[in-house]
Amino acid sequence: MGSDMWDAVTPDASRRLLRAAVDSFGELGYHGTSTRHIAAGAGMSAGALYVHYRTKADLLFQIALTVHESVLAELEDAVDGVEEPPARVRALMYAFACWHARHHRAARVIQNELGALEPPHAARIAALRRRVRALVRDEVRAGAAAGEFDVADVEGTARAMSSLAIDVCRWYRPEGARTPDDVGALTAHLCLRMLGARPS
Amino acid sequence: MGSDMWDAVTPDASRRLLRAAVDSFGELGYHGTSTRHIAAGAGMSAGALYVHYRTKADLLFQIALTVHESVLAELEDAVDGVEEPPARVRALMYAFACWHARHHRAARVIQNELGALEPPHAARIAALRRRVRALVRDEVRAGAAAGEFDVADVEGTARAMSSLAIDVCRWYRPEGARTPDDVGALTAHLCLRMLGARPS
DNA sequence: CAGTCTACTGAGCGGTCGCTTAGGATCGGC
DNA sequence: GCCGATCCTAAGCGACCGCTCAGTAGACTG
Repeated sequence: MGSDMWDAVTPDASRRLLRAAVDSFGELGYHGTSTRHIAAGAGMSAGALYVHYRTKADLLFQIALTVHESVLAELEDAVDGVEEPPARVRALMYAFACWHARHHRAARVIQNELGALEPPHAARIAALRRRVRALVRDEVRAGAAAGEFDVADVEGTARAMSSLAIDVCRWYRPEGARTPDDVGALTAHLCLRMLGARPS
Repeated sequence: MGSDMWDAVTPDASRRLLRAAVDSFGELGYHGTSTRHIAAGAGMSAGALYVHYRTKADLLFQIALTVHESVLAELEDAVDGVEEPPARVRALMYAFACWHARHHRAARVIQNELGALEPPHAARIAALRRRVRALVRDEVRAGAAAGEFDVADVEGTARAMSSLAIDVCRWYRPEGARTPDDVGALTAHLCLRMLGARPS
């Protein structure tokens, strides 16, 4: 239950620093967060951070890398073994939106602070993001080619679907009435309607 | 053509500072931007900023206020005089998404840096944002009540529609192939599909 | 028990931050 | 020609930034 994508990080101090950094970057932004604040959040003094991470920028990069790999793995897993295009789109968009609700803090960091990455880091992250977008676009294209969807603008519609799922992290609040499951199901339903899929 | 929402700001120096601040906040974030950088962007020395704005936070607030009032006015204007629910939704969502494409830099500032507003400022902005969300929700509700739309979850669907239009500012790039007009039209079309409106 | 290694603390370096202030340039009104 | 008002520059204040480093506590090795 309490498991999340940071569990695999060792040693313990590195993991606590990552979690503290995600919390602080999410609340105050990358530039608004001091390394002292992160270290304090992880229960250690300011200098100890540099035992585990070379720089503050490196810490942000590790977060971005882990988060993007996590979402990519989740999406690839979601469609695995599913056959029909509408079912694949439903599974994909459910997983996409649900992930962004469950991990809304981490997701917010990587959406808002992408610009804070240094160019070499940004390039690696951009490549991962292209793979995520391609996942969605390929599903739309395949379903349209199979005659299951009625889509005039594949590129634009796929972009809108990704946008809808990603933007969940901007407005989602866990104290609200909706569960991540609710959000995922509604998003998947709305995406199938966008695609003109036959009601199932 | 070159007209935008800052044209009405006087004197000239205040307007140049606002524009420079929007550019810089958009690129580097609020906390990543120094008052010296803003002042330099407006062609003056660091101290001159404080002749026109009390603090850096006040500058952000003026931006947020102007931007939110601009979008609210545009949306209210868009549906004015339009009668049928589907046509009203199309006009509303076209204007909403189109605005976020045309003013993507300013919109990005107010989406990403809302958390940097001080509590009294944040409260005033939050009230404006609620009015924008209500505009969309009311259109969905009215159309559903009139039997024009097929919506199981009014609140959630309206949220998704706002989300789709707002998120345009995150990914839109003017050097890309799509014009703000294209984006607005596609967004409106997809929203009508989400609502289960009869194809027109 | 001496020696070594790792994780950490606390002090502090150089630099930049938001903001203030003293004073200069330019103006219209008298 | 002098006045006050307005807008600005240059200098600088105290605070805080990312990051470094000498020193230490504790665990492991022989």
